[in-house]
Amino acid sequence: MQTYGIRELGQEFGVTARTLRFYEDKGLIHPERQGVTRRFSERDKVRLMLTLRGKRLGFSLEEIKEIIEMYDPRQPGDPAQILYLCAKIREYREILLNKINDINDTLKLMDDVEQQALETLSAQWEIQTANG
Amino acid sequence: MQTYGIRELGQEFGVTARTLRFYEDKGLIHPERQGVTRRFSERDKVRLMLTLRGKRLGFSLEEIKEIIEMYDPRQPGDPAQILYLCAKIREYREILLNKINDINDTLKLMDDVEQQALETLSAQWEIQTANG
DNA sequence: TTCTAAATTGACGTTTACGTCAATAACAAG
DNA sequence: CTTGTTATTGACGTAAACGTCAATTTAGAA
Repeated sequence: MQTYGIRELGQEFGVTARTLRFYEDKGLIHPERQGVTRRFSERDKVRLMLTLRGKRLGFSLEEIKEIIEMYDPRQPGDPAQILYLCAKIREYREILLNKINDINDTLKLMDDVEQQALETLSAQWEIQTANG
Repeated sequence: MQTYGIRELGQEFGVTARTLRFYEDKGLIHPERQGVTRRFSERDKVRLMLTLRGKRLGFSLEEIKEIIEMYDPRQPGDPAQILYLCAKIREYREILLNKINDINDTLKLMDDVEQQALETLSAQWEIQTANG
C-alpha cells in the first residue's frame, strides 16, 4: 500500500511539514507510524484535500474536522446518530448556500464596477483619438 | 443626514463596539466625529455589510479592504489605475468562481452522505417493522 | 447641575493557525 | 566512520482579529 513522507505530501499540497503535524494534532489526519516516523496514506491525502478546501471556504479547522468526520463511513448505525448527522448536513448546507449567495452578490457588484470602469476608459479613448 | 452610534450600529449587525473601532483602525469604515464620538453614516453601514460578507467568504480584513475600495467610486480617471482595477477584479472573480466550485463539490459530497444515511435508516426501519 | 448611561483611549490578554528554532535520532551514501 | 538528509519532539514566537479591563470623558435625562 502506497504511503508518503511528510515533506513529500506537504510539497504535493503546498503546505509545510509543521502544518501536517499540526493537522494531525487537531485530528484532521491520522498518519500511521513506522517507528516514530509518520507515513501518510491515500486516506490522509483525501482528508488533507478536504481540509484545504474547507480552509478556502473560510471554515475553521474545528468546523472542518466536523465536516470531514461526517464523510467518514465508520458511523455507528445508531438511528439517533444518523438523524444527528442529517441535521448537521442540513445545517452546513444552509451555510454553503448562503455563501453562494454572498459570492453571487459580490460577483454582481464587481461586474458593475468593471462595466463602469470600461465605459470610463472608452470615453477617454474617444477624447484621445478625437484630439490626436 | 441619518447617523448611528457605535453600539446602535453594532447591535444591528451583531458586532461589538470594539470590532467597529478595530475596523476603523484598519480603514474599513470611516465614521465622522462629533467631538471625540464616532458617528456612523449610511456609507459606513454599507461598508460594514460588505466587510461582514467578505468575512463569511473567508477573506482577510486586508483583502476585504482592497475589495471594498474597488467599489469606491472616487478612483482617479487615470487609465492605468482603471486597468489595474480591472485586473484586480478579474483576479478576485477567479477566486470567487473557484469558491463556488469548492462549495458545489462539498454540497455534492454531503448529498451523497445524506442519501447513504437515509438508506441505512430506511433499512433499519424495515427490520424494526418486520420484527415488531 | 447632578447622576447615569454610553463613549473614548490605552494596554494587555486570547484564540487560531501555524512559523521558527533547537536538540536529537535514524538512515543512506561515500 | 564521517557526512548529509530527513525525520522527531518541545518550546517559544507571530500575525490576525478581536476580547477585556481600567481609567477617563462626554452626552443626555431628571
